[in-house]
Amino acid sequence: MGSGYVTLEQVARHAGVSLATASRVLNGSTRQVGEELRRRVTASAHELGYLANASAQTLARNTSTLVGLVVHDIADPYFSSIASGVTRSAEEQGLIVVLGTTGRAPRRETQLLATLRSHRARAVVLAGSRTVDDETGGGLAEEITMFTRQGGRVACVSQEGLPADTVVPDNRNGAAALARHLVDLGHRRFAILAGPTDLRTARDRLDGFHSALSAGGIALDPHNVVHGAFTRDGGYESTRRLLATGTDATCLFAVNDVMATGAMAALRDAGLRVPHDLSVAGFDDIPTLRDLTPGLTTVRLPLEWMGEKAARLALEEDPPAEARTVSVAGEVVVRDSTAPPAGA
Amino acid sequence: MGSGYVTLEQVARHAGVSLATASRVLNGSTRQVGEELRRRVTASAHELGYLANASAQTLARNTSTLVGLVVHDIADPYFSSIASGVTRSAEEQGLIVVLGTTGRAPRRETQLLATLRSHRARAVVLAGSRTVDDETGGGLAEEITMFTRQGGRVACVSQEGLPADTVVPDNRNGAAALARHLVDLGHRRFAILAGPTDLRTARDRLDGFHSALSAGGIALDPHNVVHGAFTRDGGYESTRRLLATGTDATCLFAVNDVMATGAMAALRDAGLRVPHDLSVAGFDDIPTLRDLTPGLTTVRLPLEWMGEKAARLALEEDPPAEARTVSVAGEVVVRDSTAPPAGA
DNA sequence: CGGCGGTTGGAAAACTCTTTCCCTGTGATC
DNA sequence: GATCACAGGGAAAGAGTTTTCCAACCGCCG
Repeated sequence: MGSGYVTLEQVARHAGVSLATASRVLNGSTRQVGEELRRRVTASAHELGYLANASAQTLARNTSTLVGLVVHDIADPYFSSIASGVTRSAEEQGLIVVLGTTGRAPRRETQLLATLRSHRARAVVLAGSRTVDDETGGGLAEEITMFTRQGGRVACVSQEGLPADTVVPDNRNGAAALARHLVDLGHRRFAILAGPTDLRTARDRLDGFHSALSAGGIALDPHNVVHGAFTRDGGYESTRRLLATGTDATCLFAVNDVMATGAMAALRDAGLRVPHDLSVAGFDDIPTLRDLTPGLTTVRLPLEWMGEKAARLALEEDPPAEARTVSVAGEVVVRDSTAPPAGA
Repeated sequence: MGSGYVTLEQVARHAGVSLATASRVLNGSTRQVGEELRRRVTASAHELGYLANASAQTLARNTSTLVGLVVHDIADPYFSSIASGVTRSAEEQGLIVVLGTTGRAPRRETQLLATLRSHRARAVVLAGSRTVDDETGGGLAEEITMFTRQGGRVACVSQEGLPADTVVPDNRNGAAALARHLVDLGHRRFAILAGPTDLRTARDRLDGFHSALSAGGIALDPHNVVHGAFTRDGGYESTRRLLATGTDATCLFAVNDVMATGAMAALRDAGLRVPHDLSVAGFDDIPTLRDLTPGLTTVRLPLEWMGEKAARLALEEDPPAEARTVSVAGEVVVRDSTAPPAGA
């Protein structure tokens, strides 16, 4: 009632038992405590309004109830969908999630992991897709190793090649399936908003799309592949640059939905109609963007599920020694932003 | 090197100094340490790969570097925008944010606050808008009091009446300004998707809109006010119910953008054109939804800024004793989803 | 009735820091 | 040269739990 804290010792004294007994009652240890004492302790704890000091527990147990979640940008609906899945898994198990944002700075990822390690976090989910250049990670792999060596677990979403469990979308095949669909529609000349050159996810989608075209005997004009930021504004900007060059493409593939959104805006601003003048397709099937008009043809990824799955992998009871990889297939979702080309 | 942890004691021994000195060097206390020793300690720490144990520090200092953030649903772009602002503020100050989601359960809010308290969190930002019925809070106000009494600070976004700093949008005036604009366009018969009946934010927006209409001598048919969930699907569903009753409205106001999104989808599915057959307006100006077509007329709220501001209030150096309230004005943003009614 | 496995309770060590208190040495002041 | 203030260093006392280890006790078996 005063302004101080109620400690376990006070509870123990109030109940007339030892510290050990009080601890055993209030934090379900393996040891049994007799009916009578158990009752007295819980009554005292309730009466005094006891709330355990989490840091003392973490210190004594050498493990906390924290789960880390590292994303590039929580305002990006791609990441907030994943975050939603991760928090669901974590909260289901009574754990609390700490959210770190990197702003796409690889060093920050390593830094956050160290912080999480210093907090004895149980696990961490790394959701930022990584750059191709492994060395820019600033010792990410090394930091992951330290983290796991100290008893923590790590799971990644959409980042291969790290010493950790991984949930990874099948970007190549998804993009390839999309390409085949678009070719079936009659398209032959494609433009691609390919995102950053060094982003693994972006590159895989480009590659998958490209090789499906090649397999169909269709060439891709290098002038029709433009790189830019992996964001809505990046898509807008890239599209403007593309249009400035006077592209002959009949279909535009943006390697993610948020870029596709920017592209549709740029096309609209340029007076072009989708899909009449140009078909547009994206990748991810971001829930928030499903209400765009025309509806965006895209490749659906179960983002929330992926976050949930990653968290589950990292929080499993007795994990196998080997790092596992869960591959997630994408499903082509056809909506109104794509149509046969005007000439067809 | 081994699999154990490097403790401060090991660093001290390695550097040939006392624990106290090592602590002072590595954690910038008020006390000075001589040049030579300081150098030796930092060198040892670096060489051994020392990483402070955060829970031990929290226990000793009785305060942590954690900042809580409580939202209803992180996948909702309204909350992820706010979250983005909060994390920015927090990370600027070297703090880490723990994210809790309530799924709109008031009790969960209280529960999360207690957890945060047990972690000695510095501050917490409560971003879920609250229900009208104060008593369903499950002791929220009480829990806030305990939290602050223990040295933590609390700030709310969009929740008035709590004993904490508050950043609150001027929902009434924003909605009123929007109403006046729509009346000026020529509308006289309105329908409103009013959200949940017990949600303060929803009610204020409804009231503001309603009173501006009254002031203009315009009545609101109760049949044209439909309540439902504060989500995209809630908006869709409410709109379907509205259409089923055969409304005579020429303009539809949804009390937030995500509901408006659902409304536009429902209208499209019903074969109605926006704004030709019916004008639609929302509230919030969610960034992700700015690319809807037709562009949604709405009231802009600086969501990221609000999150940032709330965090800043809660993290201020020496806060005044009184709880402060920062009111944020909304700005009417006119886009293509609204137009003069067909008859005009 | 002595010994024995199995419970239940408590004392105390451990966990890793921070911070108070005390001691020493130094240069300045009278 | 004695005194003083002060700066820098260390020993040790916390901070609030968990958990190990030991003692006591109970009922049973031989």
